[in-house]
Amino acid sequence: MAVTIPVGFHALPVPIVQLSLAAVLKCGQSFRWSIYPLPQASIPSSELPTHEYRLCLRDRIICLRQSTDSLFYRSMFPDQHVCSTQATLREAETLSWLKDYFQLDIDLVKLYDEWSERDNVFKNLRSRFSGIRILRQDPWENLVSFICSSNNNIARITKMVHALCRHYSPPLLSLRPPMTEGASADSDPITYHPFPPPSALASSEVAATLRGLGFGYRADFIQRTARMLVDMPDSQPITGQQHAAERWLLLLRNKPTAIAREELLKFVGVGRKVADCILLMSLDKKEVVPIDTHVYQIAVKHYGLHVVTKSKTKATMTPKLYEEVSGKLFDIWGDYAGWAHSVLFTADLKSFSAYGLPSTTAEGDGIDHALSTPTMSSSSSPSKRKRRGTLHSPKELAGIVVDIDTVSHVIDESNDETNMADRIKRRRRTVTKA
DNA sequence: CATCGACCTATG
DNA sequence: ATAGGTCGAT
Repeated sequence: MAVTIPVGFHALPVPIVQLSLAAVLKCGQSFRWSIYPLPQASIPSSELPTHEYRLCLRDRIICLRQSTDSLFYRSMFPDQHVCSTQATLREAETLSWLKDYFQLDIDLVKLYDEWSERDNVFKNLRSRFSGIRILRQDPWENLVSFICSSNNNIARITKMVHALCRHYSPPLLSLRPPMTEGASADSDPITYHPFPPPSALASSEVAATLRGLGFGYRADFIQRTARMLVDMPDSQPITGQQHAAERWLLLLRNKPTAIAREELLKFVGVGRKVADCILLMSLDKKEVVPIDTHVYQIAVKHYGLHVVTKSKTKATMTPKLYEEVSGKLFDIWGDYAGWAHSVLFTADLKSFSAYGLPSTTAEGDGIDHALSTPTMSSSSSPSKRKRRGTLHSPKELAGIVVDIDTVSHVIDESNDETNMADRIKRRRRTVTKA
């Protein structure tokens, strides 16, 4: 059958199982994409895009649509009428940005296969939550966005980030939203702003302004972090480059995970969880599994992790507990554990059904609905991972109790140190043996 | 070191 | 009380 390309768009062959825009752009990785519903044909067809997604990226607006097997893209500029060679160059830039941002060289289906083999919990979810991958974001935007994320929800983080851009970076251009079916009066144009550079947020009065914009206590963190970055010796403005401070963050991509994390933790408002999000989402540390209350709940519910705490009410996320939960999930999922984590996290987002995704029926939360009876993985593939601990009886391990009758993923009790290098070595051994 | 209270604000 | 926590003081 004929493939229809929306007017003005280019087509890139990307199966929806490799990338689901509807899931990825709204699951709390980037908070800056705008989403517009498209008019639907009288005969509904799954082949036709249902939404358009837009992002203001420095000098241009990226517009995306998606069908089952194609990604459609176009870019809009303030000066739309330029010579054809210039236009061609711009399209090439946009295309290469897309490949980088969505990391299209990574075969997500292959990863889903590997995770399914390692983990039955994942296996039972994969069909409902396909196409969920980690974006390769800009580190500076990622840093600021996730400083906003503490004690916060996606809806409000999104509002805050948009307010930040509106207030601290000049408008690039205004566009009408995609044509709506009513064809009645066109909607008002929307003004798009790029993400502001560190220098725009570094002065001390910014904190008060951000508070006024509803940032709460995060306002000071953002301003002080921007200040720190601008003041770094290595990030003094270079001629012609206004945002040289951002380069410093980008350099962390070349450093080992532990070093990069150490650097990130120096910024105010950046604790372990936020640092790990940045490592995973913009610094290429694909193995990092950030642990928030949400992911922790998933680990407890579906991976049989129990914690013994003195306070009867709730387990506080101590550094030790964080390490163990994160490490355990890494052991389950392997080198791309951070990517796997995002699938589970997205699957469990309650707000998901509100975005019209074909995920769950009614408002059942994703994972619970898909997995009323958790089944553990290595029961089906015991050779993949070595069991530790005594069978047939619950065992207490450094504050964590794992019931071995129902759980196959056991925390290593051999030492207190659970660094990634050790885990990788250990995994190499077990893999080469098998 | 683990633990605790404070911190902004908007929802259930 | 909780939302994808972090900071500073015991």
